[in-house]
Amino acid sequence: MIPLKLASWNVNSLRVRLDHLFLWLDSNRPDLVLLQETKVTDAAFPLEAVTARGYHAVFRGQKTYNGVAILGTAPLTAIDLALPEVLAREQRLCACLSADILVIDVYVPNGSEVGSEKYHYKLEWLHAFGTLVQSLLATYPRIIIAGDFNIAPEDRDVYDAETWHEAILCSTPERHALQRLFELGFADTFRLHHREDERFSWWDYRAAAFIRNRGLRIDLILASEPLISACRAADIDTVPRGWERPSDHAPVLAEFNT
DNA sequence: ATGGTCGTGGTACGA
Repeated sequence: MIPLKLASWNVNSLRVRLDHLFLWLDSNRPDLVLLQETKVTDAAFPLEAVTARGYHAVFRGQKTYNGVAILGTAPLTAIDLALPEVLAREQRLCACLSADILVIDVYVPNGSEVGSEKYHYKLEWLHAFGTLVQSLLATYPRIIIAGDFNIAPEDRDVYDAETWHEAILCSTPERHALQRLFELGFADTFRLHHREDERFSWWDYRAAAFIRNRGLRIDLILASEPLISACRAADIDTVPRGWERPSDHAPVLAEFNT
C-alpha cells in the first residue's frame, strides 16, 4: 500500500507565484502537485528552480494564457494524450503515470458569460474531454483528474446561489458536463470527506471577496471508481490565498492509499 | 482598462 498525496493549484502565473509555490511545497510536501494557468512557454519554464527544490516536472505551456504542469517528488512518466483539435488548441491538459494511476491535470475554459462564444467553446471542450476520459478508462481504470474545472458542482459550492443562479461556472449545461464524469464513476474527493457548505477554492480579486469568503469551489480532484475507497482525506488549504500578492485560487488536496 | 483586481505585454483582454 503506497500513500499518494496529490495537490492541485491554479497559480495564476507560475513565475509570479514561484516563491508561494515553494513555500507551500516545503510545508505540505505533496508527492504530486498539478498546476494550472502557468502562463509560461516551455522554453521559459523555471525547470532549474523546480529541480533544485527536489521536484521532477512535466509541463505544457504557451505565452500569456493557460499552461499546465505536474511536479512530482519521483521521476514522472509523461503520457502524451491523443487530443482532438478542440482540446489541442490551447495548453489545458497534461498527464503522467504514477504507478498504475493515470493522473490528468486539467484547466477547463472559463466560459466568460453564459451564451457567449467562449461559453459554447467551453461546452464543446467539456464534451470532447468527457469522450476522451471515457476512452481512457478502457486502458486506465485508475484515473485521477484534478485541476481548475471552472464549474461549481452544486449550489452549496457557491457563496450566494441566488446571485449565481444559471450564471457562468454554475449553469445547468456546465454542471451536466461535470455530471457525465460522475456517471463514468468518478467521485469528487472533497465531498467524500466534507458535507459542509461555504468551503471554496477561488475568490475574485475584487471587492475583498476572500476576506468576506465570497467564493466558489471550482478546483476539484476527481477519482475514478476503483480509487474511491482508496481516498482517505481531502481538503482545501485557504492559507496561501491570504498571503501577499496571492493567486486567486487556493490549493486543494487529496490523499490516497494506492 | 465600461466598478472593484490581477497577469500579461506593451495592447486591451482574459479571468
